[in-house]
Amino acid sequence: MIAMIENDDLQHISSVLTNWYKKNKRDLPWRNIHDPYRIWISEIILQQTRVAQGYDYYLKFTQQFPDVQLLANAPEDEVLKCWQGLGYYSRARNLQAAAKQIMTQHNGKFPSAYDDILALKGIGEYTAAAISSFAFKQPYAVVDGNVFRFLSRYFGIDSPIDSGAGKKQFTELANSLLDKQQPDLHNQAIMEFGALQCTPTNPDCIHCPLETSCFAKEHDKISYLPVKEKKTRVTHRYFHHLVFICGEETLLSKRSDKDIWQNLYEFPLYESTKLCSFEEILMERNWLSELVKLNSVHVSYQSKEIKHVLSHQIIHAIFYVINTECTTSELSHFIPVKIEHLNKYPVSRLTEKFLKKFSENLPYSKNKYIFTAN
DNA sequence: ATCCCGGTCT
DNA sequence: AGACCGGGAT
Repeated sequence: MIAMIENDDLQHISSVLTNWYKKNKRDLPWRNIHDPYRIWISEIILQQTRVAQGYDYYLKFTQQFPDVQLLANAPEDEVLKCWQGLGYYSRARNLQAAAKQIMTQHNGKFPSAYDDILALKGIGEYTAAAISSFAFKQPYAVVDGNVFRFLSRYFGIDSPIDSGAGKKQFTELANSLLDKQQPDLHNQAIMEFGALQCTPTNPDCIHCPLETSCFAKEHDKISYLPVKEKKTRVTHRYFHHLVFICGEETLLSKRSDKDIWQNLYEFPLYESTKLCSFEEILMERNWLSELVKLNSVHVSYQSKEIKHVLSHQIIHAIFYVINTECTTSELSHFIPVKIEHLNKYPVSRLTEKFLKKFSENLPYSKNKYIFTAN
């Protein structure tokens, strides 16, 4: 049925979208620029992220890392710190890996060929099409969540957008709709239309310039389209963090591969399949019991359970603040950190949340001012 | 409290 | 196919 759409109709739709865009577009700092580096940064930030959430990060990131070389040569901790709170931290790690790729494979100049762009780490089909069209005016149609939604509703396509066949079908349709004379304008327009007009819930059909020819509107399928088939199942995890206070210092560890928050820092963690008391943790961590025997260790603060919800995991966390007189060398597999330098280390929203609560609960300590993650 | 939203990598 | 994150809407 898609094959039966006339070329004239497709051209008409594209021109309606671009006209709508010219009247309704938001003024954003990554619009009307041609520096591929900045366009790239904006597209990575906007992956899985709303404009409102990514806006300040774009400004901060491009200010701190103004070009490919400075990004490539920066310490990873600084890049992650700049990304702190934005989520999906592999985006920041891949951003830097790609910057190094550009330095070694392209002499530091952002590549312009679609295949070279696609080969960069963290850049998939969507982002390659976005950069190719925005920075180099090449005719590649973007297919992001906004485009899936608009196309599925307008043309009444119920192929699941998270299946291989569905992706292929939508990509072909998006490319047949693409205005190849002005692919940048067309791509911006169709995405902005999905973001502002054809929204996930309560789309503004009353003011929609395509209302009278929209399949979903006519057949009352707006809430049904687009179709997704995958269900995410949620696992529960129980984190017990030990916040050692040894004079001016505390201890951190760096999270490693194959788990959430890779390469971010955290307070030493005991994870188990249920929530534990401090005594239960002692039974599972001999080195800690030894410490208790040797020193006057006491728990000066215990957070309430903090529930941290991700789409695929629910983390139940308790933080134990442990004052100890031990020297940090007794806990040498952790990283000793001056409390006043804690804010240099990239941490998850969960750790940020704890630090905020903890500093608020300190009645008059000067720690109130230095126990922050920002 | 319970839903929904979204690109890339492995 | 499943993992990766945080925030917004209802």
